[in-house]
Amino acid sequence: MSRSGRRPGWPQTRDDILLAARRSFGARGYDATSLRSIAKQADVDPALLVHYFGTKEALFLAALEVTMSPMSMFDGLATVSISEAATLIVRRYLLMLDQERTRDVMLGLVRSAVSSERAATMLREFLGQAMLSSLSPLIDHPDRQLRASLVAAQLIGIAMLRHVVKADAVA
Amino acid sequence: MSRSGRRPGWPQTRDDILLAARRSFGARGYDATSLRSIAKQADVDPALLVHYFGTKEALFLAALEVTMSPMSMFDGLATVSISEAATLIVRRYLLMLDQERTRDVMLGLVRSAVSSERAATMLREFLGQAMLSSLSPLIDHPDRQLRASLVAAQLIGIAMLRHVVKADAVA
DNA sequence: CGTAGACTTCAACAGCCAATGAATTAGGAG
DNA sequence: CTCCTAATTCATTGGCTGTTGAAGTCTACG
Repeated sequence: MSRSGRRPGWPQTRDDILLAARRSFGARGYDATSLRSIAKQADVDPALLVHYFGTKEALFLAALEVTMSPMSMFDGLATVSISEAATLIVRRYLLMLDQERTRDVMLGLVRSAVSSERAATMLREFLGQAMLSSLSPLIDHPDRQLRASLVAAQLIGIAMLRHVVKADAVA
Repeated sequence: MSRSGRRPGWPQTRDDILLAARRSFGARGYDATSLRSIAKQADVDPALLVHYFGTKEALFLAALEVTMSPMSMFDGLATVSISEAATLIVRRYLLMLDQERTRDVMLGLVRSAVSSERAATMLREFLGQAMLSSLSPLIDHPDRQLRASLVAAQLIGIAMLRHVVKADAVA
């Protein structure tokens, strides 16, 4: 009674779905993105999405799967001076916003956070664990947590201005 | 032949609707807010909202009616030094975020901008006209427009962190 | 082959949505 | 008191949503 039948495989359709999902969630956020629109973009039946991922929220989590390794933005900062660290962070951040994949993930997180408590929590954890804990130790000041928060605010604000409000000064 | 019949009046229900709308849009954004939920919050039939305002978008515009006089945030800054102006702006901004009415307007704008091109345009115009044009002249630097944008980014980021991501450091 | 199981689609459900248009209530002008 | 009209509600429409379950197609194994 050994197993027969077709082998699992990893159909490309699955990746197409994930790509379309990441783009849509990044462009319009969780609520404004429908399973049907993702399916159409991936040229696939809507039911296939739930067959693979079970639920819209699970697809969202899978699409934004934070393999974006946020920590990498803050690697090797402990050894350099505070001002060098600052320019490094900004440079890496802007680089991230220029790569489609990571940009979509970031924008999907930010866009969805405003209307979904779930996404807000994800973003909060991303900021909390990744940024504050690895950034605030660098700051030599009693208000370091507040100051790290302000840095985070600045970065988020930049993303908002650049890609949501679409302001002109993008240099 | 003067007109007869009941006079137009300005029923309080209309204000109740506007209040509920402003709160809902501010709390959840345009897309995530339904006419039905606003109506329930105002203890009124949903059809009444469209009777008064015609359409959901019109109600949105009426609720966030930018009588918020954004310019007032930047009054009388030309006469003071740059650093004094900075602290004044931040102080006024935080004050605004503490008053329910203006906070709801601001958050409604920001929350809705992420999923509605219409709201994004409103926010863009608010920022462009109010902030950049009255702020950048104050800055004595060739990159003044860029720097003013960064100030705007900082302020928006603060609003996001405080009320969307709900970070702890709020002082 | 033949068939099991992965892959994919079809049709349908129940629920919410914005919006429409007719019906009902009620208050002020004549 | 009688109407005219504004204020408010009710019932319905057409459309979109996420999700379900059954059916169909394909392929690799036995």
